[in-house]
Formats: sequence, structure tokens, C-alpha cells
Amino acid sequence: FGCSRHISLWCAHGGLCFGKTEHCLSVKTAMFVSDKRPTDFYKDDNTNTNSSTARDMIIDVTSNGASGDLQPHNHNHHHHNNHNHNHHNHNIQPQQILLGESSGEDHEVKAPKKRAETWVQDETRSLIMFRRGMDGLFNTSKSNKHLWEQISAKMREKGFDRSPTMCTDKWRNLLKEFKKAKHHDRGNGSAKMSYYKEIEEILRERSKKVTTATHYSKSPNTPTAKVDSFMQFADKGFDDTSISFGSVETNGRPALNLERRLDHDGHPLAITAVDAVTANGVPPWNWRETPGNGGDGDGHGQPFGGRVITVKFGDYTRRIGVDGTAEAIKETIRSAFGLRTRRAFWLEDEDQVVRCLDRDMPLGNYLLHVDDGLAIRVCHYDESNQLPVHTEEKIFYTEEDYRDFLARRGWTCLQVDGFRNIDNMDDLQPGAVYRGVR
DNA sequence: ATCCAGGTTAAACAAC
DNA sequence: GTTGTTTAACCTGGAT
Repeated sequence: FGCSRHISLWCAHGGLCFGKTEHCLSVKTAMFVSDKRPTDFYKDDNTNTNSSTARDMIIDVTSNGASGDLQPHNHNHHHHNNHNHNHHNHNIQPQQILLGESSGEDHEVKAPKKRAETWVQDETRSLIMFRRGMDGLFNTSKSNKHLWEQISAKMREKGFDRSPTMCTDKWRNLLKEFKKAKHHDRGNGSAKMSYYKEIEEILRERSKKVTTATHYSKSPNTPTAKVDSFMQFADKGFDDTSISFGSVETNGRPALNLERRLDHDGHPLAITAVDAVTANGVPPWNWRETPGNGGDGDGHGQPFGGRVITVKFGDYTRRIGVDGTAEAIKETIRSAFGLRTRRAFWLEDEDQVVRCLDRDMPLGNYLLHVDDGLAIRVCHYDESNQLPVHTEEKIFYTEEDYRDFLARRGWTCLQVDGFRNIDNMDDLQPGAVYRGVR
């Protein structure tokens, strides 16, 4: 689908239209024309023969996402639930190919410089995932161009038509936003925050490696200089995250890890260890405020006072002060029960009502519940004859668990039913049998 | 030459 | 129409 880059639409108002404006929307609706696939104006992408004329021909490539390779791009468009300012990405986006009638020639039509379509959630997440998977390969002292090309290719495989440069830029912009967000508007619960969280995880992973590496390396800034620079901000705003949640038991097996996956659609009260634990009254990104809970504006850094609840977990009972912020309460619970892993947890009161944690929560006795994780079976095959060797039981608590598992085995995903590749923990079926795919 | 950080510009949109 | 926000794309400069 080399020509998918040229998806674009000239509109009557004389400009290239990506289906964002109301004006174009109507066109889209009527003609099933939409899309947003970026016309890539990046100069360095040779795949981009660029700009077409106003009389280019439009061909409908897919209908409504029922088929077609480009489909993935159309997923998840409800995401602006989380991001109220993401004004684009309306619904299904049938793709179109714009065929330059003067096929191939480069008579640069000074197409007005348009920006490509805003990245949709899935797209951004894929990028982060791919970038993350290759993080160890990136090296400032060498060209990483080929790596970005690979990422771009992977993106295309997923139906996201993004050039290497676009990927690079997006990544940089994400890092910038991330950094900014850390200093200012930490946490409004938007989808972006999950990206940041993901990025933060990458940085934390790096920091782990660096910590190890520096034990061996004499110079703190050689191969790890890049990492160090990342860490400069990784350990400031997110401060606590790397400290509080980086700890894994020495046997490598997390005890109770609270850090949960980036997807917000998990348990309604899933609590994230990555959530900042600054106890300063600022709600963490993934902490879901319940209506009337106060939210951002309520109180700042209130000291712990006299409100205490009793929390029971197995044989252990602890009294927890709940005069602090939601984060502080979480942190306290985590400390009290030695929860160091990423597993989500929640509190259920005596009426079996799951309570959100805040300073106004009713006093009383609570039961602590910890996420059981998602258990699957992984069948290992003999490389030569492809016969099953043994089956392993595996439990994942977070997306990161899943990725680590894959990475350690050099797999890109797990496969089920002989053809379905699962690269996302959410798509795993409990109890199902999978095999690794390289 | 290429990397990255940090900044800027401007397209696209929303809200008024 | 104006204003404000978001963010893709671009620029610059220092480091490697």
C-alpha cells in the first residue's frame, strides 16, 4: 500500500482537507471520505512523492473498517473521552487513496503546508511500544535512522502510516510534553497521561539498567549519557515513581506490584504505583477521581490527622490514616502491606462496596483486594520439529509484565489459534494456550 | 553527520 | 470574527 501516504482530500474551500473541519466532515459523511492519513510533507521521506493537485482522483479504499489492513488505525476513536481537546478522529475513517493524475512526476505543487493528522491513541501507543521495545538499541553516538525506519515499518504493518521522521518527531514531542507535564499540569487523567506513564516506565527501565551499568562502568557518561539526560527529568517530577516502584524483590519475583497497565479501562479502582506519591494533594494521573471527590483543587498537603480506617488483607490488619490525599493513602496502604509490585488493589467496605480512596471516605473496616492478574499458558515448542515440549503457566499483572516476558524470550508477541498474534495484554484470554512468536 | 533538548511556528480546531 | 489550545513540523545549538 505504498500509496496510502497520499491519502488526502482536496476540498472545495481550496485546501487539503483531512476531514477535520465541519465542512469536510460533511463531505466525509456523505462520501465516506475521510481520512486523515497523513499526507506526509516531510522532506526526507522518499516514500512521499508528495502533493497532488486539486484534481487528483479519490478512491475509496475501505468501507467502514470491516476489512483492510489500514483498519487498525481506525480503532479507539472514543479516546477523546479522555482527551476533550482532541478534536479530530471522529469515527470510522475509511481510507482513501489519492491518485495523482500526473502520476509520479514531481512537479511540486506547492501544496499548502499542512500538518499531518493528529496521532490517535492507538497510534501513539504503538509508537511508544515499538520505541520501547528497541530502546536498548538506540545510541546517540550512532545513527538511529535505521531504527526509526524499522519503527515506521512496524507502524505501517499496524496500519499506521507514519514515516520515520514523523515517528521521531512524535517521540520527541512526547518527551517534551512529558517533561512539561511533569513540571506543571501533572495529572488530569487524560489519555496523554498514559503515554507519559509509558514513557516514564521506559525511563525507569533505563534507569535500572544504568544503575546496574554504572556499577561496572567507570565513566558515568559514556554509553549512558543519553540515559542520564533522560533521567534528569525522570527523577524529578516523577521522583517517587522510580524510587517507590522500582523496587522489586531480590528474587526477581514481584511481591505485590501495584503498578498497573497504562490502559485506563481496567478495574475502576485500579491503582497505579506509577501514580506519583507526592502527597501534595495533586491527584495522580491515573487515579480516577470520583465525582464530588474534590479533584484537583481540594486541599493541599494536609497533614495526617485522626481519620483512620482498618484494612484487612489475609491475616494482616493495619490501621490506615486517611487524612491525606488519595495518593498518600495509597502509599500508606502500599507501605503497610508491603505491596511492591504493580498489581492493582482496591478496598471493599463491609457492605462490599468498593470505595475510592480519599480523605472523605467513610471510616470503618475494609478488605484489601489485590489484582489476581491474568493467567495464561504458554506452550514451548521444539525449534527443529515444532513439537510441543512443555507448557508453562504464566500470570501477568500489567502490560509491562507482558512486554518484559516477551522481551526476555525474544518474542514479539504470543500467538493463539495458530494465527492470531497478541501483542497486547488486554487481548489475552485467561487460561488460553499461547505460543511465542519471534 | 547525527543525536537530542529546547524552543518556535503555524495548522486545525473549539469556544466565545 | 477573535482568542486560546493542542500539536505536527520545524529550527537552533551544543554534544558526540
